[in-house]
Parts: sequence; C-alpha cells; structure tokens
Amino acid sequence: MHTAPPQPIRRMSLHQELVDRLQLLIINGDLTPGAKVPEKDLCARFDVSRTPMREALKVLASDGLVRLEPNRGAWVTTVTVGEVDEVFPVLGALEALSGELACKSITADEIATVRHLHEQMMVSYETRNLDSYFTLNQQIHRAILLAARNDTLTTSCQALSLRMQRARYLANMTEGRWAQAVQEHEDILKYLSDRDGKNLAKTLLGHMEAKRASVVHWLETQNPLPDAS
Amino acid sequence: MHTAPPQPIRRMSLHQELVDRLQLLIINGDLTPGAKVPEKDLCARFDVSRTPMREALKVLASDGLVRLEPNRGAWVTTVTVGEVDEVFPVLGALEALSGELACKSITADEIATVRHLHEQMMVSYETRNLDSYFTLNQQIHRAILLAARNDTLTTSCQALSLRMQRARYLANMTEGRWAQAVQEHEDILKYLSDRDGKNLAKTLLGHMEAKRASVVHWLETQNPLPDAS
DNA sequence: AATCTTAATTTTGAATTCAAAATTATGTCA
DNA sequence: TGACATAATTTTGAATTCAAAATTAAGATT
Repeated sequence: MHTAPPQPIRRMSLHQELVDRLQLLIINGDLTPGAKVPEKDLCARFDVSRTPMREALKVLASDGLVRLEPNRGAWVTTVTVGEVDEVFPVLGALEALSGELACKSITADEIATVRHLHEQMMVSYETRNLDSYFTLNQQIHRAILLAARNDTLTTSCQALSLRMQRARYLANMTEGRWAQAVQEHEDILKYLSDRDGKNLAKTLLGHMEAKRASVVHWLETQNPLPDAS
Repeated sequence: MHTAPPQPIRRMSLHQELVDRLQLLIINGDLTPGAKVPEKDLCARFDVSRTPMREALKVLASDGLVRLEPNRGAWVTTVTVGEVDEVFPVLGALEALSGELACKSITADEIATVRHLHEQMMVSYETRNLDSYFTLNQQIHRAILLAARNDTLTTSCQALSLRMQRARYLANMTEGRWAQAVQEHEDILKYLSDRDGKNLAKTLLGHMEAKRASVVHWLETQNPLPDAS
C-alpha cells in the first residue's frame, strides 16, 4: 500500500466532503472494486479521524458503492452483470422521463448549450478520443437532466449512474456500437431541439438499453463467470 | 472441507437498526416534520451513544428524510408541494417500469396473491376503513414491485415512497378520488392478470399522477402557503 | 422595560479511547 | 512437514472525551 502525503480538507462538513472524495476514488478506480476499503490509510490520507470516515462509509453503503460486513469492514462493490441488467432499465425509465420533462422546460439557450456539447462530442468521435467523448456524453445527459427541473430525478439518476461508473471499462465500445451511439445522439439532439418529448423519451430509453447490452457484453468477455459481489 | 451454511439471520449493526427505527418514527409522525431531531433524547430512548445515532442521521439525510444544518443539528424534513410535484412523476415512471417487468416474470401464484390483496382492499373500501385500505394498497404495489425481480428498482421506489409517507394525510382522499382510485386498481388487477405490460404501465402512471394531484390538493387546503423545507 | 453585551450552558463535530471480534503469528505434536 | 491449538496483534464498533459553535441566561445601560 502506498503512503500518499496527507492532504487536509476543509469544508462545511467533513463527512460530506469525504463522501464526495470517496465517490471519486471509487469511480476513478483508485479504490479497486472488490477490494477492502483501507479505512486506516484513507484516514491518514485525508488527515481525519475514523469517526467522519465511518460516517461517510455508511452513506456510501446505502448508495450501494461499498458493502459493509459486520465486524469485517467495508468493501468496494463490484459491477456485476446482474447489477447492470438491473440498473440500466431503471436508468432508462428515469432518463426517458428526464427527456419528456426537459422538452417542456428547456430554454433556447440550454438547447444551444447541448448542441455545442454535441458538436464537441462529434469532434471527439472523429478523432476517436474516447475519454473526452465519454466526458462530453455525460455532460449532455446531465444538461438534459437539469433542464427537466426535477432535483429528485437528478439525484436518483446520478446515484445510479455513479454505481455504473465503477466499471472503468463502461465507456469501452466496439467501433460498431460507437457509431450506433453517435447516431442515437443525433436523434437525441434533434428531438430535443424539436421539443418532441415522446420521441426523445423513446430514444433515450433505447439508448440506455443498447448501452446495457454493450456493457453486459463487455463484462462477459472480460469475466466469463460473473458472480454476485 | 465444507463450511457451515451462511447464517441468514445476522445481528444488524446498531446504525442500521437505528436507520430503520428512525424511519418508522418519521413516517409514523412520532418525529414531527419540521421539528428538530432530539438527538440526545433519542440516544437515551434507544440506549445508544451519539456515534451510531449520528451515523444513522447521516444516512437518513442522504435519503432526504432529515436535513442536516452545520453546527445546528438535524431537522425532520417536511413534505412540500414542490417535493410532491417532483417525487410522484419519478415514482410514476418507476412504478410503470415495475408493471411492465412484473408482467414478464410474475407467477400465477403471485397473481393470485395480488388478487387476494385486492379483494381484501375492496372490503376495506366498502366499509370505508381507510387505514386497512391504505395498508393493503401498499402491499399490492409492493407485490407488483417484487414480481418485477429488480432489487434496484425496489430500493429506489421504496426510498421515494418513504419520503412521501411522512405526510400522514397522504392517504386522505375525497370520496370521489377514492372511488376513482378503486377503479384504477380494478384496471391494475385486470392488466396484471392479462400480463398486459403496456397497459399496466400506463395505468400505474396515471394512478400516480392522480395521486399526486390528490395529495397536492390536500396539502394546499391544509396549508395555503406552502414553502420550501 | 427594552435593547445590547457579555458570561454560562448546552449542543455539535470530530478525535480519542476501550472492549470485543477478527486476523495474524507462534508454538505444539503427530 | 502440515494440521491444529493458542497467544499476540490488528481492526472494528461504539462509548467517551474535548474543543468549537450555538444557544440561553444574566447583567448593564439607557
């Protein structure tokens, strides 16, 4: 294990800051899925005592990012095929709703912003820059979510998205799937511009289902015997 | 060598037990919405120290049942019109999904169980027993949710339902709305029996929207000036 | 008496402490 | 050596402690 230099943090509440930081560590893969959460190391790393760290772990556990084993500590949960098959349909339903609501409330400026993000994403696609494509992709979905003007929806979606992002290879795609995703995004932009909620919802739902299939395929080729976490 | 079978019943950790207990206190109204959470009293009541109690409060805050104010403690959140307008559409989308999935997986036995619950609920309706009607209503929705075979969906739905249940008057209905709800439930049972996912989804969505309108109406007559929590 | 200061008390946030459980290390014996 | 038992160490869960912030009480001034 590595001894990183202590980087003290200061914000409204220690535990909330820790929740955010640990989420980042998990989705960045600094905390490996399936591995034990090194409570002591993390306390040293952030220069906090165990109390706020353990409070944060309880919250992360209720979000499904870690699993608490009584008297044995916390473990980073792994992304399983079963979980992907569960989460993406829910995410699909929620994103479909976000599309429908967004079409009712989105401003022209916001549509322009999405279009700009979309065009940047297309450049990333042309240059096959997967990282920036993935980031812009997330920004687009988030912009639509925000346009839906429903914080509850936003929170729910983001919690589920986070769980999926533990799989670093989530963004990996075949060339064919990538081309298909790009086409879906063309449709998304079109329907959003037209404020065609019904079709936007349908497209977002299909988009999620295709992504689910893609991720499941990836997981199954990576790990032929997926089991429960 | 064979290890002993995993013991299904394991003593819950203190904080998890407290999360469950506090949830009950909140939805039962023992902890009044808008009031300060009496941390010291609760610790005394459950004979635990502040550490697990505060861990539980952090989790409840992330679920939106309490609000933490830095250096000022925890407050039970109130159900506002704004929140109802946000949560019910999300709940509607999720219940619609549960209906669609349930139609694919539900067994004949499970349908029979739902039918039995439905008939009991009808008796409660005839006798105008609101409490038992409400309980059976919840059991029916839960049975459909379980038949969808998607734990993520179940967890998400239940978290949002909990937030709405803080309003004890949630179950209150006009005679007209009650009759309408009963009719909707007749349809729900019919479509579920027919395994007609599309129509079940549509009915559940409408059911939720009608419930949202009913609850909003109730809140607005109760409190003519609803404000943010 | 009403308002403003300031001191006492309570409450909160977080570190520390401590017992119990789990893990690792050590020693024994076939 | 290898399986088992037992002792030492570490880790965990939760109570306690302590400083800082907030709240309440008391006193001073007008």
